[in-house]
Amino acid sequence: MSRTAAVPVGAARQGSLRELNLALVLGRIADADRPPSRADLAARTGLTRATVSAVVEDLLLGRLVAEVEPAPRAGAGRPARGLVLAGDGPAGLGLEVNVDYLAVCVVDLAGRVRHHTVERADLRPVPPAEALGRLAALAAAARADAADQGLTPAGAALAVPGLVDDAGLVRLAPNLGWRDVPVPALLARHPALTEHVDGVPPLVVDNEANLAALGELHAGPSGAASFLHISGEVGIGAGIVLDGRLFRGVRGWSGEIGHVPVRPDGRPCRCGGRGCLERYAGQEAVLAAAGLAGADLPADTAAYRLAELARAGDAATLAALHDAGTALGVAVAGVVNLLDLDTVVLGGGYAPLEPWLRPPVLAEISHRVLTAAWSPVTVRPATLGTQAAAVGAAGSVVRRILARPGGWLAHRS
Amino acid sequence: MSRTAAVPVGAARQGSLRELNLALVLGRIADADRPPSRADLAARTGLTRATVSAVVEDLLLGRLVAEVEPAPRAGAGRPARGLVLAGDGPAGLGLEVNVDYLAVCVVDLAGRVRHHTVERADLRPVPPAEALGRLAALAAAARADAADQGLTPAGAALAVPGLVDDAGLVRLAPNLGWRDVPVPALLARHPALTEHVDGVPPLVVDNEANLAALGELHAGPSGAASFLHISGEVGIGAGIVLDGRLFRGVRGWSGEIGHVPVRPDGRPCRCGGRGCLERYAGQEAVLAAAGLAGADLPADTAAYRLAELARAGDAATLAALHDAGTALGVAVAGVVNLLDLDTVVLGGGYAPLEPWLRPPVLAEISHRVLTAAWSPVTVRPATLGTQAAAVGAAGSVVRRILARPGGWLAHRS
DNA sequence: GTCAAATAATTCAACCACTGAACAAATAGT
DNA sequence: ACTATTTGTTCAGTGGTTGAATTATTTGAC
Repeated sequence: MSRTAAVPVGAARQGSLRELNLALVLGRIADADRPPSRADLAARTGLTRATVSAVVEDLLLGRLVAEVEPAPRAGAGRPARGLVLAGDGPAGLGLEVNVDYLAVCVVDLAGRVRHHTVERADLRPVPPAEALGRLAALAAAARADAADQGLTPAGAALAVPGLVDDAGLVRLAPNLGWRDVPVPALLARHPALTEHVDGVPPLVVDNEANLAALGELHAGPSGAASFLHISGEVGIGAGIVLDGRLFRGVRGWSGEIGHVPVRPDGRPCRCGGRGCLERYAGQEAVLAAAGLAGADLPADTAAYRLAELARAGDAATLAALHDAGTALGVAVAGVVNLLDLDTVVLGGGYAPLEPWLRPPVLAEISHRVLTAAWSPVTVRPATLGTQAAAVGAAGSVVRRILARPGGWLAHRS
Repeated sequence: MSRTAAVPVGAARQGSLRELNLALVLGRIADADRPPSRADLAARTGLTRATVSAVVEDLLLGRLVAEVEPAPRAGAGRPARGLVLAGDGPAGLGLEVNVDYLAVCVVDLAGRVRHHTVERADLRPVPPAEALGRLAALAAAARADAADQGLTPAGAALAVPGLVDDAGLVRLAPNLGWRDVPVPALLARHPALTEHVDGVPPLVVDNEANLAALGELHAGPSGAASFLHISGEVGIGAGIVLDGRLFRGVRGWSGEIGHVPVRPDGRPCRCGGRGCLERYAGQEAVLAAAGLAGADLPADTAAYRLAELARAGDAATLAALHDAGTALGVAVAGVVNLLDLDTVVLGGGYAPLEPWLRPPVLAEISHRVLTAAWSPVTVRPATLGTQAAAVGAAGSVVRRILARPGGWLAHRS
């Protein structure tokens, strides 16, 4: 988990200045919609052209950026040399363990997915050590593929559908049946996940919903940098992104929206409370209400089955989705009132169901959110599919390098 | 509203280095439990003693810190000269308009309240311009008093029980009867609130609950730097403090916990929704349930009256408080599940009622919060009294100077 | 009473990184 | 070919940190 602020609150030594400016320039290159020239960067950052040149020199040497052919420009003057994020520099390795699949992917600095593997398997009966072993094998293959493409894997992040510790201990992953699983220790034997690069931890473990939100952050339309991302799976998790940064809570356990009460005296929940959202908008509840209780569908196809039925006009399914959307809307309205967010993303299993969920969610928001009159809340489906968490995990590694390029550069000198 | 991050994401020029270290050293002086020496600061910040000396020199010249007699120390060696925040430097002016009082206070760099005035008056029938005029008169007196004590008022913050714009426009303050009141424009004629100091805006307007949370942040026990502060007044507002920083939401309208649904099909609320927390734990609801519906008590004495009755064992009051606490607990459980906070502070009118509210709130939390088993949630009363918002407002000005001393120093050179 | 040990704070040359201005490079238009 | 224009680099100047040496001020031992 990223405990580091954008700027460490330590001593500002001389080198900090360069480190700050490396991150600044690199960030502008990443954000730009077309390859900027050094002069563009100088104008946009406020640095002098001389400084930008020196900084870019470092970035080029460290293979973080590359020069491209200048975009033909009207008017006189020496043609600019465009700068882009390197396609052959460091890359992030993203891993995911979920109820019925393992996934691994590699994302480069520019956010492109350069490798992607999914292995379907019911992992509930598999012991954690074995599941992680299989994952490590996939990771080794992914590293090799990345290396073939000229990329240097610089760190990995693992998404787990459960509560994760600072140290990577999985305290509880109910749907997977895991409890107190020391993931880093179990993966320590696998070299694919322990190679260390300065400035980037070899492996971080985090909640699936958190990483899916991060995936959405840099896959989704840029601009909306504050949103609530809801992953509707067997359980319901949420990732909260504020100003382009994931909010993790005091211990990293934020986002348990599935247990927000929506009917305080309602159905009992396995968490011990009553009337939790999960009991009204979780997969089991929706399937039961739609009359598919015994179907025992794999978790990630259930949503598509529901969407099919809804498209066909099945009354029970439509009613079930309406009720789930209303429950979701009640919880979301509370969140929006509390946090003042302007965008809600329906992700995971909710994404294909968005056409039927959005109207009741919006209805609840518009009734219940005090400030909805001044500025409306957008509800939209996630742009990434089921692999949002793995891609988000890989992206989190990449983001870390972009945010603090100093470590990577020091490592390569 | 503080839009600026701790470190602006602009170009890191040469001067930025000094600015960063000024803030770093000043922060350590502020946090220390006893006056640190330059050598202590060097050890704690990682800077060299030479740099610390130079930085401290600047701070002394700018009247931000002062030297004090060394604390007698065992062992040999030249005695250290202790450094403390100056008691005669800049100060923050805190203002509050509420339903039945106006308040003004002055807080110095060390957080001490150096001036404090409250003017009781029912402000609902008073036009905003007149209310603000009276406030400005109090502010002028406070400035004069501060100047007599050697302080330089360096900026002001105003707390309002309502939704405030980035520009200081009060969009809606329902209990005060304000709507679209352009506070800065109305106060522009009053010199006490428009004198400008570099790096500190002359007047910021913010929500009362937000500023009360900030007040609690630096009055409360240090260490708990992430908490939810709930101001139970006529309405119910919350301030969310994360890692020592107030979280304001996308538009600065976070904290509307009063309209979080706790009984989705319950009592209609004036916000247009149903079953909002305010209808179950707001002052009116509690007074009605306790049988004091018509009493028409001033808002800030209602809580004390209820506490009296509860202490005397009045059955209706005890039941009313239990029910309010349960509703509050439902809402708070949702918030804690979502944000993973470990501390909840009962402030405003809830503070004196804490003995009766805490048990039901804790009961709901322990039932409903998934992670409560691993790490308990603390529920405690606010340490600041009814003046939390005014003190917090003044404190926010001071914090801004401490966080970016560069502006103040430039202004004084 | 004097001297050694210890700790605090300052001084100073060296160095790092940014600035501003001058200059070299490369193109379009006339 | 020549000028205008824009890009990118070079270089002396400067602000700020570093590290080591120096000065300052105390305690404790002989």
